Amino acid sequence: MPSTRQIDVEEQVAELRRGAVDVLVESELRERLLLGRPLTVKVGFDPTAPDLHLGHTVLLNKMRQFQDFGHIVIFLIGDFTGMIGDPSGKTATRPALTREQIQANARTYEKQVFKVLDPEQTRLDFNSRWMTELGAAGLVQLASRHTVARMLERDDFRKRYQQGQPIAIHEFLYPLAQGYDSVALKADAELGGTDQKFNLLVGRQLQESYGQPPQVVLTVPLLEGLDGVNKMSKSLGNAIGIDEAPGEMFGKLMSISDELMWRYFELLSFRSLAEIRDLKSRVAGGANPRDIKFLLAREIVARFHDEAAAGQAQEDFISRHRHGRAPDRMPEIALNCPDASLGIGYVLRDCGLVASTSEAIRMVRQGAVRVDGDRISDPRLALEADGTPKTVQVGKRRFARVTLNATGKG
RNA sequence: GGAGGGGUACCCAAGCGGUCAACGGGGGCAGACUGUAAAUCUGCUGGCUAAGCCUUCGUAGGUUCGAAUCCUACCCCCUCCA
Repeated sequence: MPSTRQIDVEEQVAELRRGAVDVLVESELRERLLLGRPLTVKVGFDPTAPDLHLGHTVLLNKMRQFQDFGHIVIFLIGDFTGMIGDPSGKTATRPALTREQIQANARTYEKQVFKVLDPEQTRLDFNSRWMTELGAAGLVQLASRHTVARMLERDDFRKRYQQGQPIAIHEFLYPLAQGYDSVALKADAELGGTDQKFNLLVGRQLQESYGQPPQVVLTVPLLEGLDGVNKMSKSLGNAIGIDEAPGEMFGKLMSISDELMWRYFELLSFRSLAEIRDLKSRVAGGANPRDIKFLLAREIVARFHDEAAAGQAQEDFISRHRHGRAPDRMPEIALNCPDASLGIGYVLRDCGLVASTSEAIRMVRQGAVRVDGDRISDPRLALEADGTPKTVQVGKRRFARVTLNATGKG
């Protein structure tokens, strides 16, 4: 008869496997779980970019899952490895951040990350703690435990080597240092994106070399951005930041394609796979995909804000789009103008709806500008400074409520 | 140490004395269409109280009536040989 603990373990394995790309090695994961103690789960983060978006939360969700099963997650800030920069072929060593900068970034992480993680079961750590102690001699020691041939197994190293592209020596230190982190922490498992697979495996190898049982490696997929093609990334402009306003977040989620919606359900939603299957069959049966997308957007916004904000965001969205109306809440702006009226170009620019008067004029010419719901076509139009609020709109999304006050000339 | 290639707008990439605010592509924005989308088609994509003017082609000078295009110096990136 299986003990209750064994049943427990099977459940855990099934849940932890969900959404993962690789679990190396699953049988080892099972064995560790059978030990019945909380596992030490290590996840590394870059010290320079504490600006998280939904793509990062795929990993955070997985971390949270471990926590829900009672395991300890080490949120490791790679302040030492950050100096190297994960090799991409174009990296040079990066200047070390100051202690203050690192602390500030760590605080930003904490603020964002605990929307998903359980602070009680999260340990924040920095790998400079042991890496600086290692010293030059220790580094040589460390480097002696790995071979060039194995380094060249890494995809980008191999390609660059074959193509005669330069590979700087220090780039080899990144996987080594990251792997040594696992040794220092005696990690039971390390999680990361699929792009981290090689580095995570180096950790296994190094741990064995240092006489430790090798960590279980679990990788999660990289989330596609709003374009559905590239990975989500702030610099590509296809990301949803986790501290974005509810309305922004909701709107962006609603703008993804129907196909991408299912990917987001899979990786971001906490709904069960069975529920998601059911939603799919409803769409196949003729349900409006938009309504299903509402469920997704609502769940995500509620996670990073709250249920009320999510509901409000949805209502705003519906009233704005379905009824073609302006949202209930929009920026209220008062402008002072010396004359009795102000040209539309200046109004748009001063409201921040466009970046320049030139752009404002372009927008008007393209028929993108409405004042109190009426489309205007003359870039020379001036609005009366009559002290009454007017709703100004550029395109479908940019709104402002503007009041023009004539200040006179004294 | 030697040889060569290159730095152009958000990105890639043409241009190589005027017709260049700078071809083309990507991205972005807008319009049409829609389900809010996606796909598609079309347009826009330096700034300016604008039929004109002002700043942009690594940086600083120079030649010229006129330069992104020619010259000089400097900075930076890349490749090959050693």
